[in-house]
Amino acid sequence: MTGPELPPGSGRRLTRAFFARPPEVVARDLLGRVVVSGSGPTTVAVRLTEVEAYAGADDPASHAFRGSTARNAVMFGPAGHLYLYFVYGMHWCANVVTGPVGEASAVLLRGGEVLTGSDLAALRRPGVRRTADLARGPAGLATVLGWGPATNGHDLVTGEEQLRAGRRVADDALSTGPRVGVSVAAQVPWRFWVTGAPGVSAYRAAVRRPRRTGSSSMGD
DNA sequence: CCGCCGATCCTCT
DNA sequence: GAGGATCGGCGGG
Repeated sequence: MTGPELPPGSGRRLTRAFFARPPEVVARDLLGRVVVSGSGPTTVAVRLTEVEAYAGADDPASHAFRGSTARNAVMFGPAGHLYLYFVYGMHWCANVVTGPVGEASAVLLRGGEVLTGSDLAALRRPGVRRTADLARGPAGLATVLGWGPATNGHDLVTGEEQLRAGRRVADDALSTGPRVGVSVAAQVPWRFWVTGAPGVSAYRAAVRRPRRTGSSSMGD
């Protein structure tokens, strides 16, 4: 009768102060925490197992590196808000804004383990066979949660979408390494993941492949 | 398991 | 006009 509920032990909601710290500190501390979207029968809860930190103006790999634009405006606002961006013409990915207002640092939510609402999660991810893969990768995680353009700017501290305390991961249970898919500052080890956990994606270095030559002026 | 590759369109230069 | 904080299918070892 009742829909899915919050998993036992999901704990208190994380506070503004939690997010208002440096991105690499927040990132590491987010592992094992629980993202919740929806309510009642539409509840989906995911335990975070992979995240990535991005600094603001000092980080060439950050979307905020070249200053404020229409797309990244949320990054320059208060910590604890969601920054959703559209990439490769088809995927939405979710960040949590960190640090003080104006710094524009953030943490990309890269993967997790579905704790609640796996039926709905599977509906949102047709074609995914293994339950452990439902929230694997930043686009998959956002999709499972039902997040998209309408979610951009949402406040995790006061809104319906939430981040709950869950259980912090011990130092000896996590790994760190270079960030996935970035073509600059790739050596910065700001990717954090729970070693061997579901939802952790394989490392992929950024690759620039030659684009098909335009066929506009030549006969087809 | 691993690596290559296309899809697809928004964003900023 | 180029390139992107990706994904999943396919083919080879």
